[in-house]
Amino acid sequence: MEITETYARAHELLKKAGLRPTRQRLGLAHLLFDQGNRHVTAEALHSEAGKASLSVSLATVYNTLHQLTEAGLLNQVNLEGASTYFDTNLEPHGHFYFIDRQQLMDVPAPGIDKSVLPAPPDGTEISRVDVIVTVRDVRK
Amino acid sequence: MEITETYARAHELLKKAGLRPTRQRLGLAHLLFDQGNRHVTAEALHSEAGKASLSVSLATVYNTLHQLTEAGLLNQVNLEGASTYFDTNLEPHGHFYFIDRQQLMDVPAPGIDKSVLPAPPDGTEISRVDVIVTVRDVRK
DNA sequence: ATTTGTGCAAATCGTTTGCATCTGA
DNA sequence: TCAGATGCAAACGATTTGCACAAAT
Repeated sequence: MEITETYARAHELLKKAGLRPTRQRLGLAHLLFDQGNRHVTAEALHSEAGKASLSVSLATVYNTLHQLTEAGLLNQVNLEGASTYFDTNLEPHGHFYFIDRQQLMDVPAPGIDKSVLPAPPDGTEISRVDVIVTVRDVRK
Repeated sequence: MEITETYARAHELLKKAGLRPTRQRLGLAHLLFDQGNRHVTAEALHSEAGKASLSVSLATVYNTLHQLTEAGLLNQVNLEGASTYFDTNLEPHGHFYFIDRQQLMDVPAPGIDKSVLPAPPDGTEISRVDVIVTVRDVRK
């Protein structure tokens, strides 16, 4: 079959990451990268894969998400209580976290970057900066 | 017994929080608030309590930390991989997270407050802002 | 006396791992 | 061929919960 076209982008990204383009990884990369910026949990992606008739185990979803993260194709976002999200947006940015809906939204210009931050102690360097603005529904 | 003096501050804080000054809570509050700003995990506090001959179960440590957090006496800090930290510093501030040592350090004046941040969508309000600067040892 | 807190152990949840089996280059 | 990938189920670690007992008002 000519899945070639549909998965071209996914295939290329996997290649760039040095990961074998297996059926599972192609499918997952397609779900992740062929529909604009996304915030997904492993659970959510796994269930999406199921709906798309892609047979993958949850363990493999976790593996793949981590491999893509390590390859710099995803960002990991850690939240209180909720499970870990993976973000396809690679630009430096922050997040609104809607705690009532457990949903994430990018904050384009969080006004916080290395320039506002004190230098870290000698012998260390900044690895990443996470800005999470937790937001809740206004209670009347 | 005259634990009164030693625990005066802890007692007062618990009262303010509307929590019964039980032996466990007094002891934990004492450990938390009577030695300057601290960053502790539930595990760490539990083991500290043990060393201080305060008999408390881990479950009670968790309960107490959450109650104090709810009362606004502690801030919760969520980190990737590691367990949750509780911070006695109530001023708005960020954190350096030394990932190699799993240690936290306050980032004093990062110029981070609601004023730099975009307003959240209508019907929602900012509940908290977390700035975590992950720092790693420089590898040569 | 009543309410609230505590300890324990079992349960839960997200995530990881071990290992036998498959699959892509 | 055969290193690398996958699936399953069991293991995990942090946290929570249910419930009988104990302590504070």
